[in-house]
Amino acid sequence: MEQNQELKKAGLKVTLPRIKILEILQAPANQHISAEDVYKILLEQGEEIGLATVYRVLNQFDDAGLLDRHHFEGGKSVFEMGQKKHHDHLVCLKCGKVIEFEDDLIEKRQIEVAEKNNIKLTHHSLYLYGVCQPSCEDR
Amino acid sequence: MEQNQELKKAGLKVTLPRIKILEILQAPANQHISAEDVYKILLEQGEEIGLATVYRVLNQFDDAGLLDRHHFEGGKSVFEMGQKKHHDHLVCLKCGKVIEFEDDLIEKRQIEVAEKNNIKLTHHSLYLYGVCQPSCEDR
DNA sequence: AACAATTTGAATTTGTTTCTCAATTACCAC
DNA sequence: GTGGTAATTGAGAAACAAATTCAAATTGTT
Repeated sequence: MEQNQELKKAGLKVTLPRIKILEILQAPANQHISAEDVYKILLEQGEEIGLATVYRVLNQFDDAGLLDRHHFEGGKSVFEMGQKKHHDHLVCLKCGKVIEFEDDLIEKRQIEVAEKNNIKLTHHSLYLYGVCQPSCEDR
Repeated sequence: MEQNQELKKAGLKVTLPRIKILEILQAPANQHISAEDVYKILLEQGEEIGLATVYRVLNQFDDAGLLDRHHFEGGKSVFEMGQKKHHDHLVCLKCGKVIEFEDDLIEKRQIEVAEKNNIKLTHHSLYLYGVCQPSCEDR
């Protein structure tokens, strides 16, 4: 059980809700998923797990550093497993597609800006919003 | 009446709530203010303007392009009169101080990233979070 | 198996923002 | 100015995401 180790390492007891939610978050199709969507998938799977538990577990995973939380424009928090290297996001406003990117130049520049203003940078949030070029453009 | 012109130009009727809210937003002390805070100031001024109206008017101003709306980490929307040139924000997580900055290099780079990913960029949000260097650091 | 501590589900609560609707008000034509 | 029409308002209710409460169930450990 791959999942059990992750949970234990995070100091969390291994329970069915946590395993199921972890599995859902790890599925490649479920990058960038909301709490509500996690809950819907659990329902589809026939699991009797309450929405409150989903929120609770996602917060615990966040506290434990297992995932990243994003606030895309227009609404709810979106979660993503945080194993990967730091990156930012491009979001299509029409189809909702999310593209990850990293740009060292932007990162470096941010640090310089913070220094110049006497702020010790802890983190940042950068979202680029637009419209998919061929697909969503004319719809 | 300076305000009246702005409202009319935006296609909005000139009403007391809108004038009062516009005045509040224009005060130098009230850069980066939340709807709730606007409402509180109105109460202090003895104006009988409902919270719903505050939210409505702020949305109308936003639609009209009179102001910018920000979503700083941890909660409510924050509004700022948008006469100025585009800029992004540094936020101190301890004292809540907000510093505006602009960086052409970052701006240019964002456009390039979007192009590379076939997205027509409409706008972006960039917030740098940290701690004020001498003042808030040790508290 | 038994125990203490943690976790859960359901319902309730919070906090922000939006909606509804009757009463009021602004603006245009006369 | 006066009147009519459409926009605007305030108050309360509703919507929505998210957090909290608490008794009952489950975990990991003796």
